[in-house]
Amino acid sequence: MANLDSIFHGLADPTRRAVIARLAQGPAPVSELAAPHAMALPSFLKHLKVLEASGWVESEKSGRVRTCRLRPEAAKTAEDWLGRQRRDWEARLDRLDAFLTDIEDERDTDDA
Amino acid sequence: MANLDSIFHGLADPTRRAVIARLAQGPAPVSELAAPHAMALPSFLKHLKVLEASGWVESEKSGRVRTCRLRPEAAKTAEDWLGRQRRDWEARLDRLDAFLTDIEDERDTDDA
DNA sequence: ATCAAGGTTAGCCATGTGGCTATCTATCGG
DNA sequence: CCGATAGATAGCCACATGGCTAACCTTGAT
Repeated sequence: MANLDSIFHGLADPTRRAVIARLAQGPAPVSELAAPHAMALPSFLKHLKVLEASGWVESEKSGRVRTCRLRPEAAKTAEDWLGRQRRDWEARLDRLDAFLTDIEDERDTDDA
Repeated sequence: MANLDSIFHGLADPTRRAVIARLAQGPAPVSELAAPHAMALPSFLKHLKVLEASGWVESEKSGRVRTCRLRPEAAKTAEDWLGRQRRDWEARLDRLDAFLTDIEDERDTDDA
């Protein structure tokens, strides 16, 4: 696994997001993952290493083929963090709303 | 707004995530945002610019104070992408499950 | 035993990132 | 008007990132 820094860093590149999207459909060998990307293999392998280091991907080699698969825990970690912020944000809007309603109520009370 | 690259890049740093978490509680001026972070103001301002460029934060200056607020659309964009991958992933597991069940059924049929 | 396929490693290069200091501008309070 | 406050700009530096080529190592097929 890894920390939020590397998990989000993993997502901050279109090549790496494409790999994740591909692996969400199921495991694949390195060469198949690399095929759609117009870059030399070593360059692509760096991206793959970033994804492994950040916990997005795990792989094992059998024979000369390395098969990669997605680790959804990474996605969960990312979604959890985002969800937490969203909850805070919405709670704040609720409080703001309650506050504004209170003001309104007080004005009504004054009026009465 | 901005693209996924910059949105996720914005999240790939603890200082910037802390700013986002703080702003989820409500708007704040630059100096208040900077206070918890042990770094010089110009360094902090760079992070803030990254967040503005990526669409996470918007700000306006009145007098000598710049007030920053969160733009939740950025969070939505990020969550949407992650959610899409998760849906694909789960759909794939469902298909896999159905496939395995089919195998099982065929074996049962053979047995009968 | 060889050759091709599938990665892997090493090393180079340009650019980006994240930190700093020093300096500057613009506002607010008195 | 003067000093203090809030932030902005410029420029420097070290290291990370993302690309490349060239050479290498295993494994599989013939």
